[in-house]
Amino acid sequence: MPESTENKKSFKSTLNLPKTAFPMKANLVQNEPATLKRWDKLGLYDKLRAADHPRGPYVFHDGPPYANGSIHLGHLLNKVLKDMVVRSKTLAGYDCPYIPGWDCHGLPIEHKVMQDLGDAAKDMEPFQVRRKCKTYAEKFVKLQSKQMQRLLTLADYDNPYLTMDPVYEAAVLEVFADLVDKGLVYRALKPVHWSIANQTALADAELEYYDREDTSVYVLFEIAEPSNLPDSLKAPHGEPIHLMIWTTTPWTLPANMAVAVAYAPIYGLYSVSHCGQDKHVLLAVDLEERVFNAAGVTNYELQGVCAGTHLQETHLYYKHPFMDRIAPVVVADYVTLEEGTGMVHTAPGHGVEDYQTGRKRGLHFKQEDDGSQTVAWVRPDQSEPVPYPFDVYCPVLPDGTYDRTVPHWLQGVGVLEGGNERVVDHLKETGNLFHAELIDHSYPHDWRSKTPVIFRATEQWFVTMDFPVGFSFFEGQGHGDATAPTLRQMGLEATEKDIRFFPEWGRNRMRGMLESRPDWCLSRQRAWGLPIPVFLPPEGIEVEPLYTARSVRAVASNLRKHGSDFWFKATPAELLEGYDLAADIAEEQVPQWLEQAGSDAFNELEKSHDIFDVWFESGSSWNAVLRERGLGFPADLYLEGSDQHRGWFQLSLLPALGVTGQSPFKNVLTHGFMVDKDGRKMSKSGGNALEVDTLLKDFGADVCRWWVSSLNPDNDIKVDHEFFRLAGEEYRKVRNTLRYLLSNLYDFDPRPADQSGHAYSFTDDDAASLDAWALSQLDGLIHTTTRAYEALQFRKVRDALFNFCNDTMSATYLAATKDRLYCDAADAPRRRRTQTAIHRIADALIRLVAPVLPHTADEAWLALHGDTPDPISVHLAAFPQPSDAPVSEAWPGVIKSRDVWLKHIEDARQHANIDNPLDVGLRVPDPDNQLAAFSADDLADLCGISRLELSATTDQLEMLDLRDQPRCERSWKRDGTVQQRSDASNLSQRDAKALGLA
RNA sequence: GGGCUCGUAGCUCAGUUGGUCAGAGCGCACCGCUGAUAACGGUGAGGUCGGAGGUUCGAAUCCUCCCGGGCCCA
Repeated sequence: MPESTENKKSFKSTLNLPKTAFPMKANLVQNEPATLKRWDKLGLYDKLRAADHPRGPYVFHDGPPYANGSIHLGHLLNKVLKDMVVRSKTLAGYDCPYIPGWDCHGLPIEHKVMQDLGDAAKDMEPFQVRRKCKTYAEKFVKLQSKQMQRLLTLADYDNPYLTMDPVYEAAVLEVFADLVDKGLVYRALKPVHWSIANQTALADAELEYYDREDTSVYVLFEIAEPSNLPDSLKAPHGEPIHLMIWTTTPWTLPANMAVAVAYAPIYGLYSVSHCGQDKHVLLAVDLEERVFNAAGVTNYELQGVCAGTHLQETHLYYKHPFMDRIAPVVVADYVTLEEGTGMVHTAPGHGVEDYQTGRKRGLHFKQEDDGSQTVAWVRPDQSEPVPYPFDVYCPVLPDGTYDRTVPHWLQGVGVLEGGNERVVDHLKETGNLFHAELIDHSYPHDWRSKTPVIFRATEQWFVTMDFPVGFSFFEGQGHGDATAPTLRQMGLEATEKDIRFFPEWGRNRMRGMLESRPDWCLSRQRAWGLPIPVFLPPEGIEVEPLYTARSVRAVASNLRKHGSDFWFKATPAELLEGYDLAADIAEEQVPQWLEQAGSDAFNELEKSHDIFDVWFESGSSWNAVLRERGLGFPADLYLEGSDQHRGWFQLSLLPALGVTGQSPFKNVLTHGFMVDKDGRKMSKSGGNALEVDTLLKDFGADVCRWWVSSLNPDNDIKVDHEFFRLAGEEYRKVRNTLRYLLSNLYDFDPRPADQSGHAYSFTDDDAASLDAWALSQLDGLIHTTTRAYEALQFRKVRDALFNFCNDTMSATYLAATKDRLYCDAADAPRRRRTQTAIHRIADALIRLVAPVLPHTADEAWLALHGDTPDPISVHLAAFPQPSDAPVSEAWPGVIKSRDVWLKHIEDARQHANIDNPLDVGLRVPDPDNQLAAFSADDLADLCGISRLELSATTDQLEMLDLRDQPRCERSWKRDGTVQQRSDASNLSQRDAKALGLA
């Protein structure tokens, strides 16, 4: 063995080489579950609640994910962001509870349960189906809870909120009661998909689309007052003029209330020869060829044209072909020229768009003196409010037959069983049928009976956007302040003034949605949900149902005790136990008939079969969780994906404003959606979805969390397995920096000297030391990160942490100080000073990184402070304070110069063919003695070279080739003090001293 | 089709009110160290700032249009 190698070995044992039990390899997949167990055993969440919180409460409110399926990447992002908020607020000194919640009711679960039950469901009572749904929801709450905990989120998983809990349900009903009290709830007809076979409303998820053959018809509606037609149409005087509409559902014609036209396109008046008669018909010019070709009309002539909007402006009315009614032509923005005639038959009782046109234009009946009807409407140039409630006409009964409001030849006919034919035949007889043909089209069918469904207007419950809050109509009488702001106005005002949005454009989005949203339909005709606590009058009494604030609160209080299944099992009298009917009568809140019948008539009431829209339940969580549990209201922060501007945010804002006048949140933070690495939407069917479980198994939670912290969550987030691998490498860099810090503290006692420890006291004399510089950098890091945490800018936190570990520590400070840590005598003041700084840095870094890497931080905390540190977990600690150790103002200049020096050394070494930087010295010009305060050894160490000389006489950087100078066998430096020592080895002065040889 | 929004080096992102703003980190290439070693250090290459017009003495930054994504509606 060569001599030099022997020497190496012998001196290696004399060095203070780093040592630590904190492993380089994280082994997160095994170790994170152990950390979870440790936290659990410690009762960490409860300890946090019991701890001191110098800055008081910070109210964060978790939005409830749907209790269905495994968590996906969106949950990972959302929950990790939330956890970083909660942990950083906690370390910043706030009391920040995290109550996780789940949305448990609703169609997806009911749908799945019904599918699993199959035909068995037909014989089951609603509460039996509900029991199955509950079991199903519980299963997924449990599963998701476990998965979310595995992400190292620290929340009150023992006491989550579930929207199906009786207490939660009662609190939702109390919100409803308050809205009733404010006059914001009304009942009206609205078209829904209706299954004739099962006589029930269907949700979109319960529809299946099949092709079906139907008769499509071109129908002529005669203009009532041709003189009102725009002159440009050049309508012949004294002759009947017809609008031509097209529909694939002739059975809906009795409910026709208007014809909708497009705004700008050109309509033409044609004279045609049809069935041996000359006629004048109006339709869109672009569609003339297609329409006349279909009808086999070859002989037609354009007489004049006008724009769609002119037809509305001239207040055109037409005669219904078989109902005793005239109805208007209106403009609607969804009318296209892709098919039909450009004139759209509008039956608000039978179509969603038709319904909206009806609402927007305020279509309603006016009974004329002669018994005929006029469909009146609110013209754009009129300021009349839309009638309330909106009057939808729907002549179709639940069993799919026409009622008695239609002509006798249609009464009792099933709309899909003869309805179409009778209508078509009648049109033909009266000459109003221009053309009929069979078409194949995709048509919705009931998923269970496989029969075609219809749109049918049914009674639904709404929250009004446009009535003054606190103003109500009851039995024709207005009560309260008619000048109070509406819910829409309150929402817009809160959006403008009371809420901060992160990112700021959330405000625009919320504003736009509030401006345009229709009234909120609260009711669903399903089983798995919270019943709408309304009682319908006994059959035959055509009057108001019973729903007052008092009656709703009485039901709420009873459901609070028994759960919402009670609604399905109990009698109305039992449900209304405790209801003060007399008080309501005194305030004239109760329908006349009930006032006369009294409480003895309760059991004649019929319980409503409707349940609440699940959004109403989750939208009441500010009451059911924050106020119910005394957590504080309003919340400081709601944090969800940007889809929730329309969802949870808006639908929490509205009820809270209605009930309390306040927004339920002061700040709203939204994040974007996951897309694949090409920016495309993630989908299971697209095969580009990543499983959370896979990521956890491959990388561990802390790596996933590091990835989250590296994102700009405002925008779409590209995801790829590869990105997590890169995050893993960055994680290792941070971990290794921590490890190296820890490993140089193995012989360091952080207590001060007077407690027999090694801590160094910094004074002004140390201002030019490397350690003072490092501590000043740490102060900067503390400032940057705590402010970024405060502003919820986790990406900024990550950047600062990573640069500090990578650049400030690893490449600069630790590279420069390793020589003294290894080679100085263990107790040398210079080494102890550096260890003091390193200890402070390690401690601070662990605290600062804890919200992002909770497991790794806690692991390092134990490694730094021993097995029983105080506090026992870093998560019970506080963010560090700046040390404000004295530091030379010249340091930034030195660090800048260092780059220049390094570059010079690199170039010169290449030129001189020198491999090892320790074979190099540097002469630095310092004409004004700017650098005199700095130790030349510190400066040399900063460059990783053996020696640095300051020269007042040169003006150029000069690399010194030291290869011919003796090399210290212990430190490998050629620092100019190396000589043969008493043991025959070549050592520098410092190393000789460390070994007691000088 | 409408509302909101995004498009800067291979990747993730910074770029305040238009004028050293063309940057950082990762990755990559090359080199060094071998006493942080499945670690560590140094140097370097890479972009006509989605495209086209326009405003301006001057635009990644303002306006218009177009292309391509995303969320929410229709």
